[in-house]
Amino acid sequence: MANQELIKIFSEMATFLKIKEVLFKPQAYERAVLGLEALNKEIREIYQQRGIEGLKEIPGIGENLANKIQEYLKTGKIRSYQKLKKEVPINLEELMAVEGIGPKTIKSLWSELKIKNLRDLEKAARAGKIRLLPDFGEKSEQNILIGISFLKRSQGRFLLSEILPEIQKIISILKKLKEVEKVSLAGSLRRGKDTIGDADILIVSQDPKKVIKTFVSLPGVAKIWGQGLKKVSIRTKQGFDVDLRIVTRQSYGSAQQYFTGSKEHNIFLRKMAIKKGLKLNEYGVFRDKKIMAGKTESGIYRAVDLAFIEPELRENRGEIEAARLKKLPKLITAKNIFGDLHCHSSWNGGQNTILEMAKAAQARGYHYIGIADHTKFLRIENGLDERQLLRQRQEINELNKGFAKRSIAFKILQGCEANILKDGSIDINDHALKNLDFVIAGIHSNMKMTRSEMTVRIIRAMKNPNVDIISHPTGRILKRRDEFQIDFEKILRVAKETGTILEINSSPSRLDLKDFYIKLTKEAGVKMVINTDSHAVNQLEFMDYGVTQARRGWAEKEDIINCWPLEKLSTPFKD
DNA sequence: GCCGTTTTCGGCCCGACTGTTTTCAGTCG
Repeated sequence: MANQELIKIFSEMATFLKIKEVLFKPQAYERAVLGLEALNKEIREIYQQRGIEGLKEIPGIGENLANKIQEYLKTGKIRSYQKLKKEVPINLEELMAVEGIGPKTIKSLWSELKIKNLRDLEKAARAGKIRLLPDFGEKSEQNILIGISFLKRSQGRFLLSEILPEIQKIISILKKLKEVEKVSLAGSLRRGKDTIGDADILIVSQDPKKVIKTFVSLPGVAKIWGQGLKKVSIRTKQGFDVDLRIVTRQSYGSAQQYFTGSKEHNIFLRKMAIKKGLKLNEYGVFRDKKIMAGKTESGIYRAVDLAFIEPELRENRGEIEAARLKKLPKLITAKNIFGDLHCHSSWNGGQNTILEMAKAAQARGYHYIGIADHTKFLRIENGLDERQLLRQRQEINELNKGFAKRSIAFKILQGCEANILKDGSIDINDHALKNLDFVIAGIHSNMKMTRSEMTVRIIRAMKNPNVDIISHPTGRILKRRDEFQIDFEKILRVAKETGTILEINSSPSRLDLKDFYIKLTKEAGVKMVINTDSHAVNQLEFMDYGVTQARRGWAEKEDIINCWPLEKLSTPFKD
């Protein structure tokens, strides 16, 4: 998608310009990136319909950048970007990914030690060369090594959100071929994992040659790893691999089951089959040589006396036992969601007004939206103070009156995303918090604390009678930052006591709580809420990622408060 | 390079934290 590619190019150009110490232009490129991220349309479409003028209406895009976008759409390249890359031959993507490293650090590492990529960086750090540079010391060298080790752990993995939309596009093209009878996702993508190694697609077709030919000649294909009649592997221009497998109609179900995994789930399942005198493989369930099942996935599970297990549960975390006992959860679905309780507006960091956000929520069929803007500690996001919250209340009251007048069954709730300060106190006074419909509190500073300090800090926040929800409770950023150390069991005990709700943040790079913690939370009887943390109307779509994560954590609609109707919603809120 | 109820030229989100230093630069949100 051109949007994503342009976002990447402009962000890199911003960094290149910072390295070159160009003033102000970097910020302009960064603002353009914000504008592109908030776009809910294909930029190619905007350009085709309205040309340069259409591009210039995007916030942050003026004459110059509009021309660059045009150049990219026409030629696939931007000359000034190529020129920057030539002048500064550094792998920015790799180096910027290391936490704590920014443009200035990259510049001095490059000029002093000729460091161009992650490998050079690691070598220099291990050799103790970095600590000798001016403005560096042992600690910064150590932090670089820690950052690299984190990156290595997430190496080669992509966010679900980076891959899923691209694969859905491929699938919709394949589906249109008359030679294609059936298409399915498989692998970790189908299980909805937060990060994905490579994508798997299954196809039933009587004419594989034609299907394969179409697949390998898609415009997004960068490289073909291998190509047979049953399997093709390619790498996309975005850098991830896709395996396409062609299977027969008779073994479609067993292939789906086999290739969806997880490996651990399948091993357990095969052992079960053996105990029943059956053999399970990618072609079907067999008793001796007789095929017992294979066409459908549910048939496979039935053949081994199990209820159908949803792909998101197949991680060998007790789902097979639950299926045997008919005690599988009735997983939440996107349709169960009635509203989104963590949305930002143009009152602070958001791109859209409260009304625009509310209308977008209505378009999704929601009954309510919670505006939860940042509060004053976060100056960068224009965090609101007590007085501004009051003024915002007035605006929300007016908007709600407007809906009531026009008999629109929809309500805007006023919340805030307050900050849990270092000592666990909240950056807004209790009186102002009381005036809100609900209060989210989250950690946005001092993330490097010991496990016990951090636990105490969050517990103190939960004990504040005005705090209803803890946002992104573990602070992880996928592929960038580990979760902070907390005693999660202890936090669950206090959450249960205080009736505090834990957030499942749907932002694709957070997905925090993660699946494992969601399951623990459910088992502890603590309620959750699935929020998008949207900073623009198009981000309301992130809800699907949060729901998938919740499903992976065995959540049912009773566990998630924004599956509840508005009338019931005030009950979980403390004041 | 963008943008305008402070401006078509002259401004450009800012405070906390970290690690290096003895007063500050770089990074992060």
